[in-house]
Amino acid sequence: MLKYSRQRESIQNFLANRYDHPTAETVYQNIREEFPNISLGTVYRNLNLLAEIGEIQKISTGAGPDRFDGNMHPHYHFICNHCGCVMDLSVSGLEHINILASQNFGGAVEGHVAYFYGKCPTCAEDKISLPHTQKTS
Amino acid sequence: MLKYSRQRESIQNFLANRYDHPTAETVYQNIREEFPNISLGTVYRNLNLLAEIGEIQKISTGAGPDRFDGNMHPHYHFICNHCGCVMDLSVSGLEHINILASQNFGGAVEGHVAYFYGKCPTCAEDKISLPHTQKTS
DNA sequence: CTGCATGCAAAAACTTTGCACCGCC
DNA sequence: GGCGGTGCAAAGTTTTTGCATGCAG
Repeated sequence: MLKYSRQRESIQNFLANRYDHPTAETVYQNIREEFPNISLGTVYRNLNLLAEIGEIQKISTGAGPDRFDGNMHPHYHFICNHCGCVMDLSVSGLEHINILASQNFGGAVEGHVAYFYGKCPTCAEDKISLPHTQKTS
Repeated sequence: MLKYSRQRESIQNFLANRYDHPTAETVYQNIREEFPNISLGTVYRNLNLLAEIGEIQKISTGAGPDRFDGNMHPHYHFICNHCGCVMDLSVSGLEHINILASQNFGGAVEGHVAYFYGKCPTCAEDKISLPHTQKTS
C-alpha cells in the first residue's frame, strides 16, 4: 500500500546525510537540485509520511518552522537561545524517565521528547552577540 | 515601562484558573465575554508578552496551535496521542537532567522542556476509539 | 489497468504587524 | 500629555489540500 517513489527516497537519503536538522524549505531547495520539478507540497507530504512511519523525526522547536532529523538513534536536541541552531545531544541516564513519568498517572506513557535550551558551544565562546547561524540554507 | 492593562490582567487571571492548557483562540473566545471588543491580535500580544516575562508558559505540542499554561510551578506535560488533550504531569527525579545533558557538551545548558506522549487515563480505559476531547473550547 | 504519488496552485491554519485611536501613569 | 496598549484589518509564515496527470505494482 505504500508505493515507492524516487522523490521520497531522495528526501530520506538527504536527511540521512545531514546533521543540521533542516526545515522543509531547506529540504525542498536541496532536493530540487535532483528533481527540479518537485513541489513543496510533495516535500511536506513525504516528510510527514516518513515521520509517521518512524523513518525520520519531526522537531518542533516552538519558534519558526518545524525541522526534520534523519537520525533515529536515541538522542536529544539542544536549541541555542542565541543563534537558533539545533544540535544533537547524547544524554545517558534518561532511559527510565517514562517510568518516572508514569508514577501517579492513570494513563500509559509511551514516549517522550525533550529539548534542552541554552547557549551552544560557539555562542558560549563568543563575547560579542553576533549570531553565527540563523537558519540552515 | 510595562503599563497595566485590564485585558492583560484578565488573560492572566483566566489562565490562572484553567488547567486544560487552552489555545490563543480559546483564550480569545473566553475573554470576549468580559471584553466583547478585544481582538485576537491583542490576545496574542499579551500571551507572548506574559510568556516572555515568565508569568505563563507557552506549549508547542508539535500538532495544532500553541497552548498556554498559567501554572508556573515546575511540572511537565503529557499529550495524548489519541484525543490530543494536554495534561499536567508531576515527575520527580528529573532535577539533574540539565547537568546530565551538559556532559560532553561544550555549551551551556540553561533549561529544558519535555513532553510525554501516550494514552491519557480516559483514552487508556476506553475500548472504543472515540476521542473524548478534541480541542478545548 | 488501478491506485497511490506528484506537481501545481489555491486555500487553510496560525500568528504577527501597521496604523490610528484610547487610556494608564 | 506622552507613550505604551488596543482594535481592526491586512499581511506574513508555515502547512495542507483538491485536482488532473504520472508512474509503480
